[in-house]
Amino acid sequence: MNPSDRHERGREDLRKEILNAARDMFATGSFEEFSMRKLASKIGYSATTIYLYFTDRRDLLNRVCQETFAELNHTLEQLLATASSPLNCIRAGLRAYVEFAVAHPNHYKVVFLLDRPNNPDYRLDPTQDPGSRIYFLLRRLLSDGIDSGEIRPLELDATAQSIWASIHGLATLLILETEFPLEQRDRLIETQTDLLINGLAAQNASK
Amino acid sequence: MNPSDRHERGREDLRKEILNAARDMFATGSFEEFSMRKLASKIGYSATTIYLYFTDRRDLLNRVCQETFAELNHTLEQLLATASSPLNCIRAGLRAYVEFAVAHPNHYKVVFLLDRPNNPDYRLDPTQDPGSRIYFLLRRLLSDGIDSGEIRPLELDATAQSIWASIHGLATLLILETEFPLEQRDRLIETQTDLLINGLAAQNASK
Amino acid sequence: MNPSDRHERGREDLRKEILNAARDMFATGSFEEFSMRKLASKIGYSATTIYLYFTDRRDLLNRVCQETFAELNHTLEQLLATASSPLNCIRAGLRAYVEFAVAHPNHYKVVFLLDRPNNPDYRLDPTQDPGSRIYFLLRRLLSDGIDSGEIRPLELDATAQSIWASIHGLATLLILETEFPLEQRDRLIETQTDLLINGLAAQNASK
Amino acid sequence: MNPSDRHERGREDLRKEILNAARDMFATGSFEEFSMRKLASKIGYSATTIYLYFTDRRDLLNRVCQETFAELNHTLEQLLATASSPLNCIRAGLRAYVEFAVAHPNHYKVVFLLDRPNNPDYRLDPTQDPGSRIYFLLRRLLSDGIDSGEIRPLELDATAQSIWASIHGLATLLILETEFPLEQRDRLIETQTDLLINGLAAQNASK
DNA sequence: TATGAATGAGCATTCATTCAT
DNA sequence: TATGAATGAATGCTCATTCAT
Repeated sequence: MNPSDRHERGREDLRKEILNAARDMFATGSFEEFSMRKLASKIGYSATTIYLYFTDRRDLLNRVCQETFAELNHTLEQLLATASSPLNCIRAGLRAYVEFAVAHPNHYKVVFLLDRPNNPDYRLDPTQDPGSRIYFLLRRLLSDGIDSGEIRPLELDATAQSIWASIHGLATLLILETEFPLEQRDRLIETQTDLLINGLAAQNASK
Repeated sequence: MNPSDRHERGREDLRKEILNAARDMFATGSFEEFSMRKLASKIGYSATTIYLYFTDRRDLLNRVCQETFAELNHTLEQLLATASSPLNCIRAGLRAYVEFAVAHPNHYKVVFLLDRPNNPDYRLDPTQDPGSRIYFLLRRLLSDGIDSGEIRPLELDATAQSIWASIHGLATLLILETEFPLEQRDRLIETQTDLLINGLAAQNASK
Repeated sequence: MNPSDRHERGREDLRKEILNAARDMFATGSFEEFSMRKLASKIGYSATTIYLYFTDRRDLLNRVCQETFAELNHTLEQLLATASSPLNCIRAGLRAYVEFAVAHPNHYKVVFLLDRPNNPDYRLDPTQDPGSRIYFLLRRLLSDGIDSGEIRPLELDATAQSIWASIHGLATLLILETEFPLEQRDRLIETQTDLLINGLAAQNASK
Repeated sequence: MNPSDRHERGREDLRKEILNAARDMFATGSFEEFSMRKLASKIGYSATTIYLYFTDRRDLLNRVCQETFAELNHTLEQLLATASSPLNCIRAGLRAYVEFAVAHPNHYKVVFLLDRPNNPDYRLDPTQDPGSRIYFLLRRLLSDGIDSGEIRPLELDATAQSIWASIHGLATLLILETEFPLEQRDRLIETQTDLLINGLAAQNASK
């Protein structure tokens, strides 16, 4: 009953705990199910306590997204470093992307499946937006691939978005769809990247 | 003023009226704006009456979605009947699917993006499940296409799922993401289907 | 526990009960202490129930005032009928006014002691405002009295307001001040009206 | 940053600082806007600290009022000292009283209009009670005036209370009633005091 | 068949206050 | 002396739902 007995942690720890719990709530329930009260009771504190760490619901939500974005961005940056050829880099990147999503489903859901447009609570620094980041990354790789002849000449913007949309669909499905008899995840990822790469690839002549 | 005067219809009629009104609310407003009370007042009946026809809110929502997705299924069936080639049929089907999702974003959300895994009680009739339907449809078309040589030999299950995942990703993005400077929807759909079709297509010989 | 067992009353009855309870709450506590929840629990109903009878807090508050105003106005109308001379009428009116206030302290407090200006919830039809009513009544009586020579020539507006203010002060004190050793109420009313009448009266005789 | 660095003052000093800040908040904002937290942050101390100097919110409010009303008492004492005649002194005192009320509406409300009867625990020190003070003051002046022949023979207690009631009514009205087209405040005060003084005055001359 | 009456749980947020340190 | 951490209770209001009729 005594709070200091229950939680002998530093201020930053509790802040983190709140953020994590909030993201989990988001990801496991739907957006509408999130509430300050449920969050509070989930971490075993009173609702009031949350307001000691975040100014209000909107602030908390923003922090959750920011944190999540940062982590996702970090992963995306690393993709770029490991490139051999543009097409190989895309292939590797798509796989890494899905694997991140599957490994961090709650992060992914918060960022991409949360009805952000309708909720003005979610308005973040656009330079942080992972949607934009991966889009520009893909766009650059496509451009390189077209230049090198690996990739057939395609409209950059729409194609980059299409690729992203496709891989996002796979990520979403692997995260949300637990009942439908999905193929082994790995095999599905393989098939999907093959399909996309093949769709991009220049028709190889005499072959 | 007398309800029996107002509505001298059979049981099935009122049920339909409720469903139609609910679909309207769903189609016009946002998902969050839907409420049993508003629905009731919209059709001029008491809130209680709705519970005579549907066990609860979720049940009603499911019926609404089922009804609406039946339209999609119907459209897809027709495509199948009128298709010239498997590949063309797939192309037309993908477009129809995305257009359906964009036209009925609330339905699409309820079926694919809202707490599916958590509430197994509230699953749609599996034979009606739009995910399953399009999967089996795709699978058949792929099989046909491979047989006819239009499509390169691919593993049927994983490929059908990949295609679906891709198009689902596009649908999701078009529904949720309103801020990112998306290409014109049409053009994006075009690009996406091209990409996928191209990925499926047999490498064309001597070309 | 069963609502229909607890309260077998008609719809209008409960409405009245709510109004009465609300006025009592207002009058006994301060304005800030009023709450929909407290009101609800006071009458033994859930908070939600109140919203079946009034659209919201503001509506309820307005009805309380309206009702109270009406009763006070009714009393004031009657004063006018019983006049002999303007000065006598004023005297009788002042007494009637205080007596109404003392007899209906809660009504009086709601109307005059409730911080209305700061609360936009209290904005009523001005023709109903008893402050205006008694003011115009007084003004007319003063005018008559000055014409007849009973009352010394005084500025009508300011004097009417002064009289009202004075008697309002007495009413307020008799209602609120229960500890201070107040003279017998009757005697105080007598003194007060004497004082005011004397202040109004023309300096008599040869002067 | 270190509190002891910030405020190296004695206990009495901080107490004063709190009172001053509270009086400021009270004087500038509305009564409803006052809160312990806001007060604390205004003076740069934690909310907890206030409770080292005042038992609770009501205690603090009482002290603020007491302090402020002491000003009124002081003003009234001075009038008494410099008065030319009892009647003049009463006139000046009435004006001073109303002007004080209008200048400190929140204080006046707390002392005279807020749940006095219900909370006997929270009464002001009776020897400080402004109601009592002005009553006894008035009583003495009346007595003097009657002795000197300026004021007609009147029952002291009831008359003192009547005068007070009248002026209290004006004060209350000026504080609460902001909508009704009140005469210019000054003029109304003038009229009111005239009326009362006239009511007190001995019937003059040959009569 | 349909309803009117009613409810409990829920929402974000603010408040005065307490307690161990 | 002063604080940081925490809380319980409260606010107006809406929701899905129930129940007796």
